Amino acid sequence: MSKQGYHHGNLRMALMEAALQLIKTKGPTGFTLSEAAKSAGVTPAAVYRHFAGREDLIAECARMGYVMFGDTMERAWNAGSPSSLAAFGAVSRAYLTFAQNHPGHYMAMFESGLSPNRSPDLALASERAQGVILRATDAMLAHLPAHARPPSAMVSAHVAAMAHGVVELHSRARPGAHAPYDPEDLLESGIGIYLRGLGVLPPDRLS
Amino acid sequence: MSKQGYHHGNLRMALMEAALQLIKTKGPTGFTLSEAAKSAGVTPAAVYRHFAGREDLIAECARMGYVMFGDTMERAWNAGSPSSLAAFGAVSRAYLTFAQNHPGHYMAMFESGLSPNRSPDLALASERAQGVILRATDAMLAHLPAHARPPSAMVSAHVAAMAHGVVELHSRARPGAHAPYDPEDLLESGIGIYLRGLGVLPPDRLS
DNA sequence: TGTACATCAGTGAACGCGCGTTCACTGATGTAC
DNA sequence: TGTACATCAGTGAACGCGCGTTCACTGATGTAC
Repeated sequence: MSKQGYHHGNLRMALMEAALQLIKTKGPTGFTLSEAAKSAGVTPAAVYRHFAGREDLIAECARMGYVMFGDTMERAWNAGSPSSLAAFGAVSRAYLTFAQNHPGHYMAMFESGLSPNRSPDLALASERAQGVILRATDAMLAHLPAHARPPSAMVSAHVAAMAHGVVELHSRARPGAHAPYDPEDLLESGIGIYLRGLGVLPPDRLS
Repeated sequence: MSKQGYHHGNLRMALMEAALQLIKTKGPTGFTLSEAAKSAGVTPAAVYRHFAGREDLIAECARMGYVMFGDTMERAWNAGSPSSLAAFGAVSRAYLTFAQNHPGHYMAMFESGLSPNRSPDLALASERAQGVILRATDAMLAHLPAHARPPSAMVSAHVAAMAHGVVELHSRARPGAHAPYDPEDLLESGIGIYLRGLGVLPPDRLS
């Protein structure tokens, strides 16, 4: 990848990829703009042609992440087929898979400390991703009789919290951390028990 | 607090308090050793009398945090009285309360990116805190018939994941983030539904 | 196809700054008598 | 109570370094003719 190859547009992506790699290995605040530039084979000054600064670079990674995250879960949801329950399970699995496949994006989104309201674009992408989970939850809950149906937003928040918790506590390469649980199994069983509590799954069957 | 006041021991704590404040406002990797020193009213060089470096300072904050965290939950557990179920609920509430009352410690523990296995002391404190949750879970599950009783470690991991997720997604001051849910209510209702799924709470009652 | 030119992405030198870390030192504290 | 002394916590100057940001520049790219 020669330097002149960056002419006309591809440096932007190259810088984001460099940043994502650095976020993954050193954390969202653990690297400098100069490091990202060097890692992309370019002078620090070149970064300013594409981003306002280090934070802006990370925010763009986060925005891109939210878009991909939303897409991934939307695809998993698959318009609620074959059943809203099965589709909901697919969404929750897609959540974890995304965090594992795109740790740089995930960390930029949830561990960088920057607010989704930083820019309208970022807020929009974030809300859209949240919206996918919310819709999947809503469709699943529609089966319940109205008097036993908790607010979708609350259930959606519960599920996102458990998924996020599993990612943070059991899906990171932290050497020798906590319990030796497989994150997929942990999330699947946790959501299963929770859904039984909602009355969406029969109480007798152990997942 | 005059400079000579630090002679003989209190600088160590003053530096940790400065670090905790900086972690709270700028994140575990968002400040420098010099900043912490200055914030404690002392020369950067003085830090080396008490800590090996910046990471060591943060690790000590984390260790102290785990000890306090364990103590807090142990107290909430209160040897399982008045009932193991009520005590379990108290532990889960104590989890969230701790994260809110001691954000610097909590972030040093869970968001600094350093492994609990960094030092034996840190690992011990971490395991002990985990142990409190595990024991509370175990006691609560003892009521269930053996054939319907999932492993305590798994349930404990589910509960910790949801608690951690609620802290990260709903208990931070991120301006205008996600849903307008009260973190306490969210965790209480989430755990409630989960416990109903376990069969520990009756299925008919909505918490 | 070839040439002349406009564009603008990336360069590289420069700047002032704060960083982590070292070191010989100093002066407040605690203690022996 | 007072004095002489040992200890050692914190100082401040020094170092080399990489940072973010600016700026005039250059040379590859794309296009008009």
